[in-house]
Amino acid sequence: MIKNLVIVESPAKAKTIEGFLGKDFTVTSSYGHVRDLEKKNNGVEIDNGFNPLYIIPADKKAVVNDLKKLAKGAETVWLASDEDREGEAISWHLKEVLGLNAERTRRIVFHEITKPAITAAIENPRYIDTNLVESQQARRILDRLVGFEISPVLWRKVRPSLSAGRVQSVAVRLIVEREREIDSFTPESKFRIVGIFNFTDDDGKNYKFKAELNEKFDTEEEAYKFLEIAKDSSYKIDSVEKKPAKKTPAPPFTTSTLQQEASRKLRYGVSRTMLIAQRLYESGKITYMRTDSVNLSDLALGSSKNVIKSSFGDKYSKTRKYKTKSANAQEAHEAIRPTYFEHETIDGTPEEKALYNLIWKRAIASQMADAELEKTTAKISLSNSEYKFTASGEVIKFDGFLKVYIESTDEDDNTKDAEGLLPPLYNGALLTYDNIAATERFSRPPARYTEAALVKKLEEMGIGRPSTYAPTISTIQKRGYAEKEERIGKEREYKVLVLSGRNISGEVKTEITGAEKGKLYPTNIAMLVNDFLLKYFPKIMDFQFTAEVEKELDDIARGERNWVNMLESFYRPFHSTVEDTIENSERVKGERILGDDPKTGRQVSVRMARFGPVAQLTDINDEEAKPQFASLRTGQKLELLTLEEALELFELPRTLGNFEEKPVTVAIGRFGPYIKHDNKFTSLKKHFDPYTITLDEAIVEIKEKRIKDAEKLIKVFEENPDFQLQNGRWGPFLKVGKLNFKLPKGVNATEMTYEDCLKIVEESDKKVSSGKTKKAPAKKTAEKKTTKAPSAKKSTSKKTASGTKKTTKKK
DNA sequence: CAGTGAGCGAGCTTCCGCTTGACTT
Repeated sequence: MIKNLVIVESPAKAKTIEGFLGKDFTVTSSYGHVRDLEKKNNGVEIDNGFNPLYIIPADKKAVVNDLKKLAKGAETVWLASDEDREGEAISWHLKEVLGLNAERTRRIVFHEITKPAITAAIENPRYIDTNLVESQQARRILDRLVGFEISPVLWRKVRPSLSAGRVQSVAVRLIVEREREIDSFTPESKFRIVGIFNFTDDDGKNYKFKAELNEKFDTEEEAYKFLEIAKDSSYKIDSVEKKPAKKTPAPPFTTSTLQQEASRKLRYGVSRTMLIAQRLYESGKITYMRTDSVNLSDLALGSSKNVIKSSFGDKYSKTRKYKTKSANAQEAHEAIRPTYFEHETIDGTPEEKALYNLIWKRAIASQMADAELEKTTAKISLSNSEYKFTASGEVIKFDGFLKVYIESTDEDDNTKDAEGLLPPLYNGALLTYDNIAATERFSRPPARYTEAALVKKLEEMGIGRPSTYAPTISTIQKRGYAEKEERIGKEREYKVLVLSGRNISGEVKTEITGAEKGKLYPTNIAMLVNDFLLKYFPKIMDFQFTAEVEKELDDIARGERNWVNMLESFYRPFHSTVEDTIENSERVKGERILGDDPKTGRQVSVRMARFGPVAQLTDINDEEAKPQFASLRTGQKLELLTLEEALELFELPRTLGNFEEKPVTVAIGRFGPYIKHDNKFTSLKKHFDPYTITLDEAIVEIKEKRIKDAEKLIKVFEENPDFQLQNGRWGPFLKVGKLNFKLPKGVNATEMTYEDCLKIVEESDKKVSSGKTKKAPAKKTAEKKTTKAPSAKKSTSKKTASGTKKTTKKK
């Protein structure tokens, strides 16, 4: 018989807490929420006071059954989910599902997983806060209604399977609007003047240092004119000013700042960061990783102080308490920190080590002293100009927290030079120039979002929660609204004028501009959906919408507002907008007519078709004539494509001629330009242009590919030519039709028999079918159908092996 | 994996926030 059953949300937390509590306590976990709205009828009886219809999701049934058993035999059940809206609701759902009565139930909360905090919580139990639960319920229902009423409108008016929601639609809006800012941006150039000066001190020692003019010039002529003046000028130090400055460490990590720094310093995407953090948490190395709090427990403050003092000395320690800035923070946990500050490094995979190291440094630095600097600014005057040069230098007098950690920023600032030490300049010192350069610099458009930068923006706006940042970013990519892409930049010329000695010389240099890596690009469908939603659902798309909802939810949580009332006043006008939109809005095509094809006179247009954006040639005079289509290439935008670009799309595929009595054609596919011959594909190497490659060149490529393919093939079995042993990227493997099979370790592929292969297929099939759950494959087939409707049909009827797999699993 | 771009109109898709595995390539 269990005396006390404590239920928390996470199993890792349960393990830790069990250690703090005595023998009389059994600690277990609910794995988050145990109930959710059913999907049927949106899970809400709207005309029955928004009565929610809750079910236990299939993947939670086992958990709930276990909890029921444990609870039945327990004297007292302690509901210890987080102290926020969601946590309160979890406790309430548990109470309902487990049939707990008030007498033997206690609700407790703690903000940190430390022994004193847990003991204090046990000593101060309270009741479930009904207002808070209702606030969560209102949040849940509102999100369901928004998502499940707008998404079907998109299916009808734009394309099936699309989605909309309070959080994701705003995230997409941010990406779309940023892209349009970039598209409409015209860079302006200015000439920046930087001089290298010579200074000789009293001992005759020579120094060179850099200084920048306090003026930039719009044109090359003006820059040249200035250099002419500079040539005949003498230079003198006008003033030297020294100012103390200090730098303060950043607070310890929250989910969002961890994601940002891991993105900048380690180049991890947000879901990768969270996956690694989860492993660190589960192995007890860090505190909880989904948090919006920057607070550290007293225990953490104490132990970090000890570590800092013993490693760096007393003067490096400074205890700091941080306050959360983000408006929406619920602060149910501590900041993300090492569980044991004494462990500067840990065992684990390289990425676990790297992320832990980042967390350790950031948390330690947050409890360290300010860095003290001295900034020096020297002004240099010209004898025959009003302009002045400025040189600045920075010296660290005391490094403080900089000893362990420097925060990065998103702006990769290459316009600013690293400020170092200046020579011992003094007022009135005379200088000569080594050279003075006028360099043309272009203004830059706003930067595209990285995943982490988008999370930061959403957090600032109070949209989304730590547990949903990474999933939201994945969702908008899965739905095809955004793509994380690497794009190569374009070359751009810029001018440099250099005054050296008595001579001014000019030069044209090139730089790469617009190169992007791992940034989020909106797709064409995202732009269409965004504009549609902005037009018909401006309220949902408003950046303030979530903030307003939050205010009302807070009122409900304080008992100052009725939750049904709140939903009524939101839903009624919202729902009539939905109906009105279904009734009155046009189907979204994104069609633009670009002009006429000069060769044939046919009309050139672009639009969104079923399989994506296309350009179209239409004979307007002949309705019978079939229009000709060409897909837009990656990166081309429906809303920006020009007539010339559209016409170029129709130049492919090109038929080059015949080889071995079969036509050779060139086109651009999903993986770039390719040659097609005899139903075989050969990717074009980079130095070939699909528009200019000749038949002879193509034939060479085809032959080369044949040799490579022959090397790839180890053996074809006579018994069944579908069975082939091939050399792949990861060594030999068995290919049967379209399916690939791994070979058992240590087998020599060349000696394998047909029977060996059959065995592999049979065994692997058995493994696959028995190991899988019922739901996963069903989901997979659905996905395949939507992305590739025509080919999927073909394969299900032909592929016997996979066909039987599917049917047996569905049962 | 790289042919489509539309028609007999089946049945499906979708939200946000809590939490972990169990999957494949």
